[in-house]
Amino acid sequence: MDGRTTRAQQRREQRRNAILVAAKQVFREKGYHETSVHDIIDRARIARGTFYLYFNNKREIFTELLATFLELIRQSVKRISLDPNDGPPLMQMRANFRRVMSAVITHQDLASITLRHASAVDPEIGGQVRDFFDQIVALIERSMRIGRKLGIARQDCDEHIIAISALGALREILPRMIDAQKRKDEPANGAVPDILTDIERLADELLTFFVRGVFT
Amino acid sequence: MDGRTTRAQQRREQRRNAILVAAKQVFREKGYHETSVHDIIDRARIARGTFYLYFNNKREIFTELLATFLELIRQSVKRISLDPNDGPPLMQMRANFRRVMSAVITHQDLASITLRHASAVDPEIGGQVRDFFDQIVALIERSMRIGRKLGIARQDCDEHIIAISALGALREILPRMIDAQKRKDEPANGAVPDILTDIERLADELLTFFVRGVFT
Amino acid sequence: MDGRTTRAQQRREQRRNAILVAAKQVFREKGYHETSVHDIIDRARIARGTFYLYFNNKREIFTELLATFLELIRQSVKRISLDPNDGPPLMQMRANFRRVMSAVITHQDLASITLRHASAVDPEIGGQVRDFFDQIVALIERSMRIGRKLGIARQDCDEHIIAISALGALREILPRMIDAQKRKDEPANGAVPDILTDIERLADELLTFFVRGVFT
Amino acid sequence: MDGRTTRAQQRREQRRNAILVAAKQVFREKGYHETSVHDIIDRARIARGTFYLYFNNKREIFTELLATFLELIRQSVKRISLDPNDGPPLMQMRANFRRVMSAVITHQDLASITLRHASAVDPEIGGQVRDFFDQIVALIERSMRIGRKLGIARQDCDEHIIAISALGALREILPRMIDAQKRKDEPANGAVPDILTDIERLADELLTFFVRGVFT
DNA sequence: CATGAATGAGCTTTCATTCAT
DNA sequence: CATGAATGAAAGCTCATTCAT
Repeated sequence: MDGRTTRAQQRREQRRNAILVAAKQVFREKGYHETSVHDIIDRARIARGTFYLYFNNKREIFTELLATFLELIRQSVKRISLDPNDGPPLMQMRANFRRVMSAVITHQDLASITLRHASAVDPEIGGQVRDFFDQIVALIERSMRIGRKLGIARQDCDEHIIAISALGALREILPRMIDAQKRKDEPANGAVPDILTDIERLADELLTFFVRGVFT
Repeated sequence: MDGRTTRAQQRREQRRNAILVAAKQVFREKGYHETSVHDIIDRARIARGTFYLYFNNKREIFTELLATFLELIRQSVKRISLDPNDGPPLMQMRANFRRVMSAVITHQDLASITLRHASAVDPEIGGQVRDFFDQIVALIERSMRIGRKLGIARQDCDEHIIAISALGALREILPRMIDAQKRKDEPANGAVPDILTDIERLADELLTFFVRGVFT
Repeated sequence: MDGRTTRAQQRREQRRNAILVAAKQVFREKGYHETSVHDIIDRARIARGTFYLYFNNKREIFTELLATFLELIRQSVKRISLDPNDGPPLMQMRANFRRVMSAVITHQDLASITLRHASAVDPEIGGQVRDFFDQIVALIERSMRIGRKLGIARQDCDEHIIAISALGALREILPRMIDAQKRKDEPANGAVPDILTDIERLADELLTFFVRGVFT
Repeated sequence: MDGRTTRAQQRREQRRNAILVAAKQVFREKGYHETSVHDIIDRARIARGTFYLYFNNKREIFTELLATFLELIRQSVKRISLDPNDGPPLMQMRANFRRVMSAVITHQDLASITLRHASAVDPEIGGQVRDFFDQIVALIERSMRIGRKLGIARQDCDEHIIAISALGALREILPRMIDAQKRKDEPANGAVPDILTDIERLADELLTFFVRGVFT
């Protein structure tokens, strides 16, 4: 009895997952508004009613995907620690870049959905996304203040603006990484600037730019 | 006869403009998909049919607003010139920042629409926006190459990544400038980090960050 | 201008009415739940959207028809007056019967909808119908009390029960009148007890039964 | 072997009954259309599929409940007999009233379903209910004719109309009896006209009204 | 030119019923 | 026998677009 129940629950979980995967793909390709429930069930090869067995509506499945990705990013970004065991702050920052980039490459669909489509689903979701990135800004700001106290960072800079800029740089790079990765996987679409598929170099480049600017 | 035609055309132009203004406001407030043609004609105080006399469809009026803003930005961004009469390259860059920021503040609705909503209208418009920003990236990249040739910029940096980052920083700051400006105009919504409403300081801050990074 | 507007409003009114007529017929034939908006627009020969231009939903058009009929009945039923100019109470009662029956025959569709289908649309509408009939019961009860005071009616009767019974008798007869009338209009469905199509006789019969019972 | 079969059949019968009981309650509370199969299986604490093991569909379980009640009423109403052993006709009539009222009070759910909801399930069931009540009308009509032959009843009355009226009175009173009974069982809902819970008085009142009318 | 009533494709969602386990 | 996941027909409703006046 327990075995049967367990197996049933597993099947349920699998089904649910299959729908999530299908939705993830379609949302990525067409965006939220151009995607209809019809598209999702078509891809998932399930009946209309089955969809509503697992999700209350289209918005809900989208927010679930969104939440999944935001959580991934949340776990990728770690506060800069002053404990010497955690290595130098700049290396910690680099590791943050690296982890975020990894997460984005590993979860391209989710990342694409979040970075490209989520803000425009509706005002509420847009607000949630904004809040999330505001938290990231606050995190970077905090690191900047620490850096300043330690005498590492310039005393005359405005941490808020720099934090925003750093986030912006990342947000601009990430979708291009996804594109580059995709074009690499399916060639024939022209040359790919290969730095965009090389997380290590990218993280270095970004860190150097962040720290030293473009000046000689 | 000619005078009559001219006057008629002026009236036509005015009407058309009034609709554009109305649409601009509504799109900014609600985004593309949450805005219905009803919202637009309501604000413009015209009849349903009149709308379609001036625009073929909802998408078209949106793309026109989008195009207007992209053109504004295009004209704000000038190529870095090596002619000594045009001043030092860094000052030219600063002037570019300044002009873009000015355009955004002067045309908050258009800017908001472009920066926040345009990418998610549909895949095609999303592509157009991407293409536009890719051109900007190419422009910055070119400046970077010049800077490198002149020995101003680091030899070891990847111009593409830096160009993307610079654009990203700007794209992240601009919408926050709009918000700050709005909150300044309608206070009572809490304190506003006033640097976000001060174009001069912002341009300086951004330029310094861009050139020297955060390091001491 | 005014003429044009007026004509337009007239057309609007006509359209609205045409839809009401169509709905009235379909509701009568199939009842509320078996009737779909599709059925109504089919009969009215209008498009789906047009329906929603005039009514917010299916329920609303039903309640409007219901309200129309309840109002008709409300106006048919007059309080028993003691003013000698208004004639003897019993004749006033007979007139009430007559007017209600007339209204039902004149508005067979509305009557059918109300008497047969309204109670079961949903709990709320069911409650409204019940309230309406409770008011009628209260009205009859009041007449009974007057009759008792005047010494016309038995002292030992329970007005409430008698009022309910009188209403019930009427509610049972009215739908059969409609059926009879219909079968009379479209013969070939067998003989029709012709008393059910003769309002005068019916009112008399009912009044006599009400007043004297069946006893010799 | 036989014992096993019998026990199995008993279990089957019990299950079936439990479902009927559950359906009876829900149908009474929500009416036919507002009740979903989900509501029924929820109350019966069985699985979806189990329901269809015992009944072919939702309509069938409703019609079974309806038929049960109609049969109860059929058995409550006995033809007026002229055999002196069966007592005077009027007393037989009174007994009929009494038995019907008893059945209604004893089977409030079934009665409620039949009297309030059955007519509006669909045209066919509506027709069945009508046919049933037409049979009752015919029965009363017959009694009236007997009464007339015996010289008990007025010669000038129309039995059909009187039969309809008598039925109507009863149909109007019965649901109010159920309400009164319910409010009595769960007080706090305001005073209850207690005659509606007293079958004896009600039967008397109705009979007196029926026989002698309201006149002094 | 301007109007706004009319259109109908297409959306989301529900729910009675089936069927593999 | 019992289960409950799966089904898909069909419902109500919206809204961008058209067109007669």
